Amino acid sequence: MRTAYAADLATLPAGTPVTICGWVNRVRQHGEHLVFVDVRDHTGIVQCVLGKRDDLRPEYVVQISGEVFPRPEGTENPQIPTGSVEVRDAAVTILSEAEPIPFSLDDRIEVEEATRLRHRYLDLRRERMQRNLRLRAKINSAIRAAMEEQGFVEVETPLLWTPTPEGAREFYVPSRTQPGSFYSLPQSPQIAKQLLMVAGFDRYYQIARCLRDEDLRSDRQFEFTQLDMEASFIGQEDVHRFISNAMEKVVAAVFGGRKVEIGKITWREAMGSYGSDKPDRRFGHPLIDVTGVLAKTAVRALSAPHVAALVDPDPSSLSRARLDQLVERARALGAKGLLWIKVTGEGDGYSISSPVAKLLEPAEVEQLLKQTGAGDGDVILLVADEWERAVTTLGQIRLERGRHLADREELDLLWVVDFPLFEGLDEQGKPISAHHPFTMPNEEDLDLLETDPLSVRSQSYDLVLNGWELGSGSIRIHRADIQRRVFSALGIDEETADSRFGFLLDAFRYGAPPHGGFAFGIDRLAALLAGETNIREIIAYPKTQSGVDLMTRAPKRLDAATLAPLGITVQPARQG
RNA sequence: GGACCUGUGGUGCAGCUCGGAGUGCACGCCGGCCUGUCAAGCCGGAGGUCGCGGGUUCAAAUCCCGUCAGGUCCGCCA
Repeated sequence: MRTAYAADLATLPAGTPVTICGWVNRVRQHGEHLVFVDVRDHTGIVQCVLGKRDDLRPEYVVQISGEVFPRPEGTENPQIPTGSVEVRDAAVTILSEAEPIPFSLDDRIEVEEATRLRHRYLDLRRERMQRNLRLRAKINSAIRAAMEEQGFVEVETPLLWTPTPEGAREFYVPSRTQPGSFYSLPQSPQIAKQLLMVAGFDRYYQIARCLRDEDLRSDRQFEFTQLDMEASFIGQEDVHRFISNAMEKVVAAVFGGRKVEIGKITWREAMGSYGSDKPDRRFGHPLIDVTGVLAKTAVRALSAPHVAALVDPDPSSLSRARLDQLVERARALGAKGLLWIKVTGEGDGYSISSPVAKLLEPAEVEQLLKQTGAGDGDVILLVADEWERAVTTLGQIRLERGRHLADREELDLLWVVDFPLFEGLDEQGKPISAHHPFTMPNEEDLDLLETDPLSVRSQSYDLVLNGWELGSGSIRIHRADIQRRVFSALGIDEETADSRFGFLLDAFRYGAPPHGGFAFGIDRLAALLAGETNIREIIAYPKTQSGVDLMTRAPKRLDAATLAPLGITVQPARQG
């Protein structure tokens, strides 16, 4: 049926007979005797020349037979890879006709996303989507190769799993054989993979679908895909090595030999320098701790436990009105406010303007300039508050002020390590797990579990790429006594722990190896490597922000007769 | 649960501030012309519930209220 793909034709000798199959991309009709038909397959577009023919329309599926020849001198098209050749004396067989399509498939024409999603099968014909999904397939393949090479074995785990009430909201699936009972779809294969370690698989991986019933965002869908891995008898460094190797293979597959280096900073450094646990370092301008400089300041707004400073990344855009907006923005982000200091001139000749200029001692200003390195034309932004609030507020402002300056080609990969084990307290005053309750505390901090839980560091780590959290992992608790102490710190009593995770705790009684692992989001990775800012662009059939599939119109109502065997009745109010 | 942006022939947009006949542009579609084009060109034509509902007004795409849909973000995402 087919002897070549469009992209192959440029390399064939003149006169080679070929048969290609694909879609009519465009028809250029020059009267009775000359018609150009551009035929598209997934490899590209090739021009076919034929005589009288007026029944070909865009998106018809055709089979074309003819001979490949270089184009006549002066008619080459340097804009397409096959622009030096054409198929002559082409005989066309229409395999399938097509109605006019609802939107242009030309990548240069922006089409509203809802329209694209309604006819996703057409949208996926576009070169951009073909490129993106094929890139994603390459990433999957590189990941598999890297994991296999490192001795990992792929094991599938259930989609119909058991509810685990900790963590993200879950999807539930009604059971027909046990009416009134429900499975849950896994937020991640976390517990299943830990059990594989107990089972002695030593090194497990899976490209796993995970499901979380949380609100959707540009970087979040209900269902997403992770490289999920776990290994026994290893430490944090080993996990980092496994993942670095995989990442190197991925980047090599996508960009050729490009070098991958993954930096490493502690959570505390990330928060202190970037006000975020997923810093985007590409445009510099870290936050600077100037608490010491202002310890005795007369400026009351600056007397706080912590003062964070930022030299604005783009000061020429800071009009007076814009500065006022920044103050408002800081308040909206939860800080009490923001102070700015504008610097003019260098050396001894500098002067400053600021709402608090008169209250600042010259020595304080000098120290501020010295520590921040600010000079002529710079604007220093200051947020004073509790440490975490000060740095996260200014960190968010840093992003908003500087993100547009980041190099889009750069890949800034970063391990963030030494996360706290708990992140704050819930309404009952109990600590909340920062990662999940099976995360191993830092050995040095074990004794703080009972006395000062919030300062316990954990053996967990995130991988960050250009300010996006790609994934996270940890060394797990494999000892029952430590697990009991962590549950106790979390306020989970033995009975509750048993009813929720009994099967895991049981398993750990029969010889659990030390183990740990990692999982990273392939959707986000693929989007970043494809240069997309939205993961829907690398997913074949994504859902809208309200969780609807515009093509199938799912989710749909089911009638009472369908639901009855499941033991489910739907409230009438919810049916309207 | 909340904030903001968007909704106008099949597609993309302008028109909306400051109300006056569905007005305009580009693409696509249909017909005609055209022997080297390539986002072909030229001529002609068809195609509209201005998201939906209500209000104000002599008069609403335009102003007001509500609502629906799509997006971005906050909350949420162990």
